[in-house]
This record gives sequence, C-alpha cells and structure tokens, in this order.
Amino acid sequence: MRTLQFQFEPEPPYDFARMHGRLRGVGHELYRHDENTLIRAIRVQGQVYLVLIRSEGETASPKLTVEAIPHPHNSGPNAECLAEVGAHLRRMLSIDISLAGLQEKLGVDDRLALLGRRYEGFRFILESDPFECMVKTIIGQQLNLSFAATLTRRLIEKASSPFEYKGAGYPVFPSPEQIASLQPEQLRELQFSVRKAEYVIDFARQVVAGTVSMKPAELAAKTNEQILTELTPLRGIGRWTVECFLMFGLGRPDLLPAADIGLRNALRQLYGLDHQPTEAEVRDLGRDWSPWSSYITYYLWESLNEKTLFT
DNA sequence: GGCCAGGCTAGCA
DNA sequence: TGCTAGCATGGC
Repeated sequence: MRTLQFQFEPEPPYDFARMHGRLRGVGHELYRHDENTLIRAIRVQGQVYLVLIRSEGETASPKLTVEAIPHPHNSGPNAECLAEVGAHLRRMLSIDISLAGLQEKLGVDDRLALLGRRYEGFRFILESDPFECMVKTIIGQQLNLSFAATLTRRLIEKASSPFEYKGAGYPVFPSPEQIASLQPEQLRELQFSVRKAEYVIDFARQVVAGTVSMKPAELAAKTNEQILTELTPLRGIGRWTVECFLMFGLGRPDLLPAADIGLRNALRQLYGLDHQPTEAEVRDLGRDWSPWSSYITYYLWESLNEKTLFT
C-alpha cells in the first residue's frame, strides 16, 4: 500500500508551533515528536494509519504537509480512503475553521484581550476519533491530568498493539472491539477504580452493539443538545464529559463547561478573584462568549500552564 | 498528613 | 428533588 500525501494551507492565523507544543505536554501519550514533525497513529473507518504532520509555514502563512502510512493489516482498496483520510485530517487539525470574529469577541474585555494576543492562531487539534475522545474523557474525570494520562497509557498498552514503523513502535488507540473484549478486573489491575473500569468497558460494548453511535457522519448531523440528551443517560457519562467530547471529539466551537475545575481556576487567575468562581458565576462571566465559548475556554485552560501570564 | 485533582453514581433524606 | 460519601491514586 502506498503512502498518502496531503498539503493543507489553512486560513491564517494558524499557530502550529503552539498547537504542537500543547501536545508535548501531559495527557498526550499517543503523540511522538521528531524535530518539527508530529507523529501518531489514527483510525479512519476502521483502518489504521501512521500520520506524520510537518509544518512548513508560520502563523501568518501556514502550510502543513502530512504523510499517512497505511497499516500493513489494513484491508480493502486503499484508493477510496484518500478522500476520507484527508477529510479526517482537515477536521482533526482545524484546517477549515475561520477565526474571524474570535479576536473581536475577545477584544471587548481587557483581560480576555490579553489571552487573544497571547494565543492568536492557536486552534484545537482534535482527538483522532469520537470513541477515543469519549474513553479518554471518562478516564480523565476528576483525576489529576498526570494520573489520567498514566491510566490511558496503560489501557493502550493492554488492549492494542503498536504500529511498527522504521524500528519504532507507535501506540494505537484500541478499537471499540478491543476494549469491549476486556473484563473490568483487567482494568482494575491497571489501577482503574472498579466503577471507571465498568464505565469504559460498558461504553465500548454499547458502541460495538450499535446502541450508541460514534460514527462521525452520524454525530455531525446532531445538535449539541441532542448529543447531550443521548449520551448523558449512559453510566459514567455526565454533562462535563459530553461537553469535553463535543469540544475535543467533534470540534464544536461553542461549549462552556462551566463546572470544570480547570476553567474555574483559570478564570480566578485571569480576573484575580479571591475565590474559585462557582458554576453560576462562570456562566455569568462567559455569557457573551458565544459563539466562541469553546475557544475561549481552550485559551483559558492553556493559560493555566503559564502562571506568570497575569501577575 | 490532608486536601484537591479539567466528575459521576448510588443511596439517602 | 437535593445532598453527599465514595471512588483510586498522585501531587503539592
């Protein structure tokens, strides 16, 4: 099978260096970094590819080249996948998002304007697919990020085999079938709580059984509220989890996860508050962020990594 | 040593 | 309908 080649020229600003930098941090165990190249395995309609993403431009004149190397075990005619892999990468890398309007939105508030200047062109790199996003989000509930990353890494090592390429092994996020075939005790051995082990496996089994759809095309046809209504009845999936899923899994631009501890801490820092704002206070502070609530939340999360930014 | 982590459920008033 | 203990463990 041949390597697929793609070139993307998103509308500026597009700050790939900062987007790449975020993926070097904790919680991004699926990525490998080779000089200025970002590498990971992705799954597109059941087929696995190793993608090498390289930036050859700058924030004001962005240009990305991507190679996608099909896994040797992929089956079926590869040619049909070219368009699908390309569309997958465009969505994952926020290529077709226009940020016009975001700076204007940020500009009405001095503190937010600071964020806007700092993170101009900083976009989401989405989780590779909705199933992966949901599993990682369930694992991340309530835990500190580093322990959540440890659990995710152990799950990947337990349930799937790495993509071997040029003498190195690249982790592949397990398929729904691979996670569905596990027993809760196997995740308990990895230091999952009993509950969390059940949530993750039950979710995978529902996806395999078809009672829950994680198909991108089907999810794309639904509103945020429809997806919230459908997914929150599942055990282990609450409002926060679906909000994160909509942001990082589907790239929906206008989510405000007002109960999120990280967002509350970031707002406390941004505005110099003497207490951690409540959920209601967060909704009030963010009442004018629409239709960019996800992006402003994203910038606020990022600001947590820079304690000196507002002091 | 104690409390909080980018929550959620079950069980109880 | 609303409140809270418990969850597993790491980090500060």
